[in-house]
Amino acid sequence: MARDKTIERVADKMGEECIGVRVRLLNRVITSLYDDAFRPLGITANQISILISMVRKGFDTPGGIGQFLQMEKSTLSRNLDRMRKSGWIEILPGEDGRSQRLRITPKGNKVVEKSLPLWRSAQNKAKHILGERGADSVRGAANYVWSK
Amino acid sequence: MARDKTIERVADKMGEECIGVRVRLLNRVITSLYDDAFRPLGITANQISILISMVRKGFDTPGGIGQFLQMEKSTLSRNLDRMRKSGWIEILPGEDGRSQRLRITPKGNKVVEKSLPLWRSAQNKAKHILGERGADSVRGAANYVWSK
DNA sequence: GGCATATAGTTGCATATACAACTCAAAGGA
DNA sequence: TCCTTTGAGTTGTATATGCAACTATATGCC
Repeated sequence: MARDKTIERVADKMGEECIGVRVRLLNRVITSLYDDAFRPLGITANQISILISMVRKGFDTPGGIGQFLQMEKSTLSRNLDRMRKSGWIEILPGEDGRSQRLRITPKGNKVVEKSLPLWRSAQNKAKHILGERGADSVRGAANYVWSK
Repeated sequence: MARDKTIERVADKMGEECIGVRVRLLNRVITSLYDDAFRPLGITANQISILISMVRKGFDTPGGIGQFLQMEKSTLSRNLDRMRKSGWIEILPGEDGRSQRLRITPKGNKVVEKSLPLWRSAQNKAKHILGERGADSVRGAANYVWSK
């Protein structure tokens, strides 16, 4: 009887198929493109995403943003706090004593506007790395999540 | 003349197309499935990925793993250190005075073997969330990166 | 040999992420 | 009214991530 190769079989199975390792790989590779692009503005890709979702979807509470971006409330809480410190947003008292109302500042507006050409550059690099098909695939998968 | 709507146009453009925000969304949603699944074993999805790549690809240096997983050397350095502290791997002196040689411990072997059924469960959930097409898309995009 | 450069990994710092446990406020029920 | 539950956000702790600057070793050139 040959020696135990359980570990190799397990590793092959998981290595060949695992979706998780692949989304993390894509996250590292792709996010760094956008972070690099936005660095001259002193803002991160993630923070731009939050501003964009506020403008585009009209979210003015952490709850709305968190649900849309599927971001855990404590994660978002700290992200928003950093954005407030950077001056992109204001955090005001909300309708009741628990909630908050978020508002983009003029400075936040300006950084979004300035980000567009940098975004285009990163977006083109992302398409180049993924191929048009790969890029469509990622959009398709994400839109599938959002459609639920 | 209507008021300035530059910000809305920018937000629409980026919000509708941006690949970066979508890979981060997928990363949050999908990675949490695997982390949840592996939690009873006291190991993270990321750490399992590193063990798997060591077994499957035969990597025994940080450099090899980092190149394959496209992980920055300092990120990997700390990940490996946590894995060493958890007892999954040993970090031994390498061929020359700079490099290291990594070795999976028996405990590391065991955790990989035990992870398979938990992985299957998470993998099924991921397929369910993404749909078969979305799952194939993610694999396709990642494999495209690896093929370069 | 000696100096410049390249390679491998570490450390300081900062952002991003999430679970668990917490505070505080609102809502609902008996 | 009081008490429990729910809702919104914060805080403690830990992992994951990467840039910049660093140490230490190896290599190449002269």
